[in-house]
Amino acid sequence: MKKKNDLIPDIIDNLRRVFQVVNAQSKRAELATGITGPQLWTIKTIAETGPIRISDLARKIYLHPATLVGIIDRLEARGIVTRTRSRVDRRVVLVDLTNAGRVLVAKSPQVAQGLLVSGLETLPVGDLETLASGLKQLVTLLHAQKLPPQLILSPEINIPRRKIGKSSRDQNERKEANHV
Amino acid sequence: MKKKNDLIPDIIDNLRRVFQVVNAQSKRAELATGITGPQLWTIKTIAETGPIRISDLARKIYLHPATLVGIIDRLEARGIVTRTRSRVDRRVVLVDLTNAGRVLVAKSPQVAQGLLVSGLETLPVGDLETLASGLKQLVTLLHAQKLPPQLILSPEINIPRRKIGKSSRDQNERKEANHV
DNA sequence: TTCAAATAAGTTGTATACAAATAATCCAAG
DNA sequence: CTTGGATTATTTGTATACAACTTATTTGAA
Repeated sequence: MKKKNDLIPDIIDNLRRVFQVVNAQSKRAELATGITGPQLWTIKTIAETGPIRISDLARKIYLHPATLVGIIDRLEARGIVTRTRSRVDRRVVLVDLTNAGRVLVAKSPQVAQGLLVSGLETLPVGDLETLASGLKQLVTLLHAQKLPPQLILSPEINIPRRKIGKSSRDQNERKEANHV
Repeated sequence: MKKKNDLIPDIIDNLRRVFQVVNAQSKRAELATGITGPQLWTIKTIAETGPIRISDLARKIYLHPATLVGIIDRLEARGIVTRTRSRVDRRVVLVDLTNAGRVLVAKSPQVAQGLLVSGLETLPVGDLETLASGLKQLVTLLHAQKLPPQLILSPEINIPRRKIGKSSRDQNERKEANHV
């Protein structure tokens, strides 16, 4: 039987490969449909929940509000969603689908994941159960852990965190990035 | 027992959640370390393979050469890697680690995945085996499927794609893009 | 030999993705 | 009623990520 120290690197590497392949597939689907994966997820969620606040939507799809604003901008520019400023609380913006958006969502379910779905469909039920079970545990475990561990790599590489701030803009902002 | 049609959406949604959470975690780790996930993966791969061509490196880490150029630019600017134009074939650029880069890689293994690793470590071996097995099947299946299915969503949304490239390579060269 | 096709790296444009800061608004304490 | 803190969306800045294109170079075929 393998030990933990053998299994964990395997899991991470395979997760990374899945990320890359699924991302690649998603881009291809985008070329074919004109709709990106995040955009599709967004409009499907709006379709489920009627008019919804930006912040609630962001929470639902695990995206940063700043990211969602850009996605909504593009969907709105294409006439797929609308923004409405709430009259009850004027800080709030409600997004909803246009008719065109509803048509789009109705047509899209079978397209959502393309290669991933069609690939999964070829697997026997037993394998799917194994995968579903493993992923569920992974998600549970990821969401259970709230605080990121302190990860100090090396002081000379570390970028000093803002602090004083005050005026001054930019500086070594060190933003971040992505991926596994 | 659940049927396929119930399991597949579960798998996809959970995969998407894992993507989001791991990406977010990776961003946080960058704030703490100054090194992004893709950058770390890149320098670790360079560390394994000595001087390596941009194109070979891109293939190894499943990234588009255009993406890798940007990553190498930033690593070079920080004195972590060097670029050398090959004298045998002047089209080729070889990247390698600087001493600072080697020090960085030596210090980094335990930091690689942060939350994901520490979370996985809390799982019992049996769960890890379930997860590892499921992911392995998923990767095998994703790589087995070479050609993307034709995904046509709706003509009025479709963005006209650049004519067909006639012959030309690509095909399995195809690198690509983004998110679930 | 010559030149067109192929190859390698880099450039440009678009779309995520998120932290930090900002603007507008709401709300509660005094 | 006023003011300061909190909340909501947005803006700004950095870093992926990839398709399509461009430039420089190599190679192969006529």
